[in-house]
Amino acid sequence: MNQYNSEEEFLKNYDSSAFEKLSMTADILLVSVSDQEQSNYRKTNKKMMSILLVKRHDYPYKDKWCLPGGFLNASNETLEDCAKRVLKQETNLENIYLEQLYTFDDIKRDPRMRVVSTSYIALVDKNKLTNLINENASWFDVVLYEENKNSISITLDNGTSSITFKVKKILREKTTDRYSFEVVANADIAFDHSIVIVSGLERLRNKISYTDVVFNMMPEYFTLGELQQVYEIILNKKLLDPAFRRIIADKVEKTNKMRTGGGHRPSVLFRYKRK
Amino acid sequence: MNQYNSEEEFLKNYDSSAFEKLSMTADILLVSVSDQEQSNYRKTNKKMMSILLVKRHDYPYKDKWCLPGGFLNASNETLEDCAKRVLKQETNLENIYLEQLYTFDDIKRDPRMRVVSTSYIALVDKNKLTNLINENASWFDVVLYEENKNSISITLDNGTSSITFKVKKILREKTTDRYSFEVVANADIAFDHSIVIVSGLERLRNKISYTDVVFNMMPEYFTLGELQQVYEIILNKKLLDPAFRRIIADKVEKTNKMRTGGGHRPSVLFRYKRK
DNA sequence: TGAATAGTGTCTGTGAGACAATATTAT
DNA sequence: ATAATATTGTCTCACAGACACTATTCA
Repeated sequence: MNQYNSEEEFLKNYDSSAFEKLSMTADILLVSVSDQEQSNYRKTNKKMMSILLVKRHDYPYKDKWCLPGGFLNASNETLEDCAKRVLKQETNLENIYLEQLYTFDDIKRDPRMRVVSTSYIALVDKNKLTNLINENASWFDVVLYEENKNSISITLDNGTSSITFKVKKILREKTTDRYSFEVVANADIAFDHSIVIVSGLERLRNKISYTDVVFNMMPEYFTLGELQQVYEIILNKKLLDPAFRRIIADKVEKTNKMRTGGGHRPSVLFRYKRK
Repeated sequence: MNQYNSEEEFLKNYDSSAFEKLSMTADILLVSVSDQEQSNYRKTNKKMMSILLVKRHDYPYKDKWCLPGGFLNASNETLEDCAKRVLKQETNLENIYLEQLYTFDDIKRDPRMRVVSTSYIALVDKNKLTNLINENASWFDVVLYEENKNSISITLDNGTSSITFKVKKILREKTTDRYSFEVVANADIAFDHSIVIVSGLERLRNKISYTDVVFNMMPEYFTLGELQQVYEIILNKKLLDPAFRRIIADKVEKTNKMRTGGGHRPSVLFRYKRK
């Protein structure tokens, strides 16, 4: 058993070097929704989902794109602290929505050494962004295409370069619908970050229906049309106006502000209503 | 930038000691459903949810109960491998349902040193259990009581001792319904494992409605009454028979076997049907 | 005026909740 | 016969899907 008589005594004599240690990182999938200007003055701006990627300038994966992330400062930082620090550093953003996604730990996911990565998803209203971003970082518009129920192809575009990768859903259990992703084609994303991106977007798509996370990507005042567009982009499908309005009716409150100037009927500005 | 000309060259010269390292563990919430014998021969056995706990015989948290878990072998093991190894070691079980739950990483969660723990939930049909279990391990029946929407009290009983602890849901964001748990009262559970238990049971309760995970806790043949009981225990509420049967109708298939001998109408044995 | 979006009314079908009724056994 | 559970029928109500209709603006 144990030769010590109290926890204190035990701790004083504890030798932590007995266990093999490893490094951890926090990686962040920062998601936002951006406007695409329209030529026709009457048309509303199309919205696109976009994520932040950083170009690597060092080995490993030199010149590939990866999610913003950084090593955990093990002595005085939680993984969430670490994610916040990285986010602040790359985007100058603070106080944004951050949620733990999944811990990725393939033994060879980092060729340097064993690194376990806990990924976070962060949501932000793009209007809150200043220009103060790491020069190696860049927003990529996301186009998600489901070839079939199990095969997803994602194209990322930052205006300069376009990246496409493809993953497959793999059933992992006989007895249930638990699955994981497998990369089928990927030339430009570093590490296992293509999987992180797909998992994160899928998680977001699920959560949007039973939580209020969307409002983290909205400005304070928005029209129901804008809100609906954000839902449509994340769910990757059209919604019917009346049905949508019924569903979100008790999550928003009408204000006396209006959005005018669109060459068509003005729309009422709403605001998120907590329950 | 970088003085190397290829990834290979870089890796050969890489010094991994530049980063602070830490230890990781995998902890497992093993959940099952057990029968409680009834005195009246006509009555069906009541079912209870139960989880496996291990009594600690060393510091820290000497004599407290904790989830089965173990340190990650960083050089050649994934966290899931580690969870499987621990499970095999404690229960002699293999090939059971295992799913990553959450990564807990409070800086002081382990008083010895910084230890980040990734928790897994495992589901098993209790009939598959042999007696080959670590002598310090014990099954505890779970009684979950929701005082109100944000306050949950859990009582665990293994026939010999009874443990109760209480946690509160804490809203973490203004803008959304993201929350975490905070321990209000706990005298007998080691580490942050009380939080792991609550999170795990909550996750199970959510997943049971939109996945087929239940069938991992069922034997091959079961009656719809038994299946319904398992749902009721996990959801912690009564369900209406006809509604339940409608919902699971396309997940199960009738067999020509019957369960008889209960002093009442026999019931048809069903089997899980994959789609 | 007409192109474009904003916003509402309403019909229909599906499916959950509720309760009642019938079926079948071991003692 | 009776207690107990198994199984099915059916009514109602809420709500999502679908489509049509009205409202309002600005070049």
